[in-house]
Parts: sequence; structure tokens; C-alpha cells
Amino acid sequence: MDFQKVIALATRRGIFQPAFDAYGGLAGFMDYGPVGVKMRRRILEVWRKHYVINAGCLELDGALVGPEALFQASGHLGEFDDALVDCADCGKQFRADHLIKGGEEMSRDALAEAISGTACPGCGSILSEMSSFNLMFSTKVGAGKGLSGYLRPETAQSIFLAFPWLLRQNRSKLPFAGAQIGRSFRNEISPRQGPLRMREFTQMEVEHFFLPNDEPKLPTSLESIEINLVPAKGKKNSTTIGNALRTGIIGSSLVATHLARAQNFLTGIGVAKDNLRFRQHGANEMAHYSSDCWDGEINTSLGWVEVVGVAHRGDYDLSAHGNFSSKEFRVPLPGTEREREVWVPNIGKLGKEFKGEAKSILEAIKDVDVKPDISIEVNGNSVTLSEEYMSKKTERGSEMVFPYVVEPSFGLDRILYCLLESSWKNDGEREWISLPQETSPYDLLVAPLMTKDGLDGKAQGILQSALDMGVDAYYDEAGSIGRRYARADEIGIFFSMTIDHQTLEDGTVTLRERDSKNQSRLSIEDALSKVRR
RNA sequence: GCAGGCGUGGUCUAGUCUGGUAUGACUAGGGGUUUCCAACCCCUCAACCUGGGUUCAAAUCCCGGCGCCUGCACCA
Repeated sequence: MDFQKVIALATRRGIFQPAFDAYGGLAGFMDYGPVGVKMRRRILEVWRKHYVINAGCLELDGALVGPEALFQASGHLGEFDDALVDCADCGKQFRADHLIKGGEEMSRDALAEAISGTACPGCGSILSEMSSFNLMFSTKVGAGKGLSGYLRPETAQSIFLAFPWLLRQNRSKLPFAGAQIGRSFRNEISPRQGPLRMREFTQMEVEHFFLPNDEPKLPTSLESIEINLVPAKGKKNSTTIGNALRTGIIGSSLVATHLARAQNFLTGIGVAKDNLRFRQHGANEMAHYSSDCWDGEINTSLGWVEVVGVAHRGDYDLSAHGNFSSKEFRVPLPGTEREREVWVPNIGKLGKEFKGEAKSILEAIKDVDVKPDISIEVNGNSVTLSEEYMSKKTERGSEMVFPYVVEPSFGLDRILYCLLESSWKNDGEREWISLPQETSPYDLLVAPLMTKDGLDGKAQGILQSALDMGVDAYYDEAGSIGRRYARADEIGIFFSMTIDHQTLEDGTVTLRERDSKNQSRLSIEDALSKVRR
């Protein structure tokens, strides 16, 4: 199954198509159709079951537009921004920081200076002035000049900003994780390959917060999970998660935990384990925030496609927001509780005695440990403060630290594409999508063998009872029964139920299983309860 | 963003060189027939990416735009 065929299937069967087709299309944007929306819903349901319901992540649904300050703090305005130069003669375009030695460490201004007058590596002409291209979509918030705002380039920042709030919801206990499903936007220079590189896409992200000295251990239930690893240094190998952690291939127990969970999730929705690997980023591939990162990749006709990134972000994000914003993002570090006697200046007395100079004195002792008979320099004079100008106080507190975070971040659109491609089967006689029932768009096809003798009416009655009990059923009475099976197979409907004359006599139906084509004769009730998820 | 290739019903496609009624198949819809895996028969819907130019006449030739594919560059 190659890329073009998946795209054709997607259009034909209402899964997805390019958006704004009537106006010539707009690269990087897709619309999902009736079947595609159902598949997405199913994948999201499984994901929520894994992360929100079973793993207890706190779910959030954050705003899409954010203020400029947020993205200054997060680093996206600086780091997400490419400095470009192009050549007027040969038309080639380059990243400025790639042309200058050490350019990746330079400031913008230094880079602009260094690049000026540089020759084009392609043709030797002098390059244009440096311009910058930011991958975020910008907008104005409010009337008039308005505030600069940006569409979020990742859902993660919402969770980081909500950290103090979520922490209270979790009754101030660490570790905990926030989870979010939502759209993100990146103004890609050259989006291509349909659902694989989009300008608007859906992410499913978890931010797992923990104290630096108390990283969650790998649960024993995950230790023996087999996983394909491609470390940045060293050989590709298949081993257990527990072993990879013990031997240091994976450096962090929480990263290991999330690699295992990501694999469990992906195989649960129908990705074959042999088609799945986790590849570690090399140092130069790493994002600005990340200290260790593994990409979960699925093997497709287009090569290995990244569908999930598991990144150890350290305290990069929380400390950025803690330092830039007015909120406290730190937490007390357990075990560092302390109680000590400190001297504090008696401001009332200082004021009375020193009048106008009191302010300068207070300024001078602001950042020093005060104790009796301390000598300080004030306006060129040495002043000694005796015990009468201060008093003793008991100070309680803990060392405050920014929690660390490990982040698994899934791309829904890519996952759906990979699933379609890999679950497409063709045995020469028929073509079908072999998804597990959890992610099939429908549970059941209800089909009367013929549309006469009341078979269709009976079938519609059964359809209604199926829908009433929560079975996602699809009704089809057009064409031969074989054609209807074929149609159902092509969108991956898991079971088919056929109503014939015998149904009218004894209330039994034929139930067909999609992958095996096996049929069995069951009572309507038994069939429906078998089909129910 | 650059270079090359491409753009015809829902899908696949003929026609483009050499300008003149747009081909066929599949799918889909309606009807008939039919007792379980794309059966058959009749009918029907449905397309030249877009804007300009050349011409009596443009799907076809020329120019621009948009989109798709490939390569380069980019891709937290």
C-alpha cells in the first residue's frame, strides 16, 4: 500500500481530503470526513483510556491563542525562528546559522554581522540580508493595534502554565501528569505528504511532573516489555524495557516508563510491534528544551515516520515560566525543611534614629545575613548596627525547586495515516482494513440479504436495537450481499450481520467476522452482545 | 522557498506532440433480478485546477497563480 493509494482510499471512503479544495486548496490543511472522524474518535478514546482513565493523568483543554510573552518565555519566539538568507542569482535558500562556523551559538545580531558579505555556496554570488522566518502563526488580539498573539505550536505550554493550578487539583502532591488533546499550528515552510506534515494538526500530549530527587520508578508490570531501540550511540537492538534501563541505554526510569506506555498504546490501536521502533535523538537533533528524546517511529512506504516523541524536558519549561512570569512554579523539596533563627532589622527603630538615611541602610543590608554589630557602607560612611536595631526571628521553609518533566507527545494525524497504510490488506480477492475493533470506525454492518419479504424492515429494527445498546452500526441494503461486505471491509467495519428468511422464522442471524470471513449462526441477542465493545 | 515533473467526473484513465462534439473502466444513485462474499441486465448522475494571452476555435499552445509528486533546503 503506497502513499497515493492511501490518499485515494481516504478520499473515496470519506476518511480525509485536502481542505479548501473548492478554492484551489491550501497546503498543510486537511478535512476529516465521516469515517475519518470516527477513526480519530476511536483512537482518542483508546488514548484517553490509557492515559487519563488508567494512568490518572489530569486532563486539560487549553486555549489556542497565546500572548507574545508566553512564547518569549517558552523559547519559541527565539528558537522556533529560523534565520534565512537567500541568493538572488541562483535562488537557493539557506539557514544563516548553518553557513557560519559556530553560527548555532551566535546571537541574531552577531549572526547578521557574520553573514553579511558571505558568498553563496551554490554559485558564489553575494547573499541577501538575513531575514527571519518564524514557524508560529501570528495574529492580533483585540481592536486597534491590538496585542500580538500566536497560535500555539504545541499543546504542551498550556499544561506548563496550568502547572500550579493542576498541582492544587492534585492536592499539592507530586508526581502527577497533565494530559491534553488539542490542535496545534505550525507555519511549515514546505508542508508535503498530506497528513504527515500539516500546518494544523492534533496532538495528544502528557506532561509528567516529578521532583528531581524522586523520579518515578519503572513499574514492574512494564519491565518485561520487548521494545526495539535505536540509541544515538551504539547499535540498534531489541530488548526489554527493564534491561534497557538497567544497562543505561535509557537513562531515565520515567522516560523508560513512557516508552513502554507509548508502545502499549500504539500496539493496542493496531500498530504491529515489528513496524515500531524508538530512536534516540543525537545531540544536534535535540530540541531547545530537551535533554533526552526518543522518537517512536512507524515503518511505512515512505520510510520511518515519527508518531510520538518522548522527551525529558528537565525543568526547562517550568523554570522559564517561573522566571519570566509573576507566578511561582517551584515547589518545596521534601527533606529540606529547615528551621533557623535569623536576625531581622528593626525598621521602626532604624527609621527613628537614622531618618533619611534609613532607606539607604535597608538597601545595603537587603542581600546580606544580618547579625549584631554588622558594619556596612552607607553613602561613603561606615555604619555599625548594634543588637538594639535588630531582633531574632524563627524562619521556616524548604528549598524550592522546579519540578522536572517527561513528555510523551503523540501526533494523531500521523498515527491515523500509518494505521491506514499498515492495516490495509489485499489477498488478491478483496481489500480490507484490518484494524482491531477498538479503532475500527464501525462495530457492525447490518444488512438484509434482500430488500423484500420484509427482510429490510426486520433489519432496520435490529439496527435500531444495536444503536440503542451503544453498538456503532452501519446499515446497507444496496447491491448484492458480496458487494456490501466489500464496501464494509474497505472501511474496516469489524462485524457484519445478515438478515435472511430464517431470521423471520427463528430470530437468528448470520454474523461474519471481517478478517477471517468466518460466519456463524446466532440469535440476534447473542450476536449483538458479541459485537458490543 | 528553489529546480524538475504533473494537474481531465468520487477513483483510475484516453485525448495534449499535430487546437475543432472529451474516451473507457470502476464506483455511486434509481429500477429489475438474486437465499451469503465486488454476479447479471436497463437507466442515471458526474470532469478538462485557476486567471490571463494567442486563435474563428484552447483540455491541448504561451504566461502568471494555486495544488500535488520528487529532489534540495526546512521539519521542537
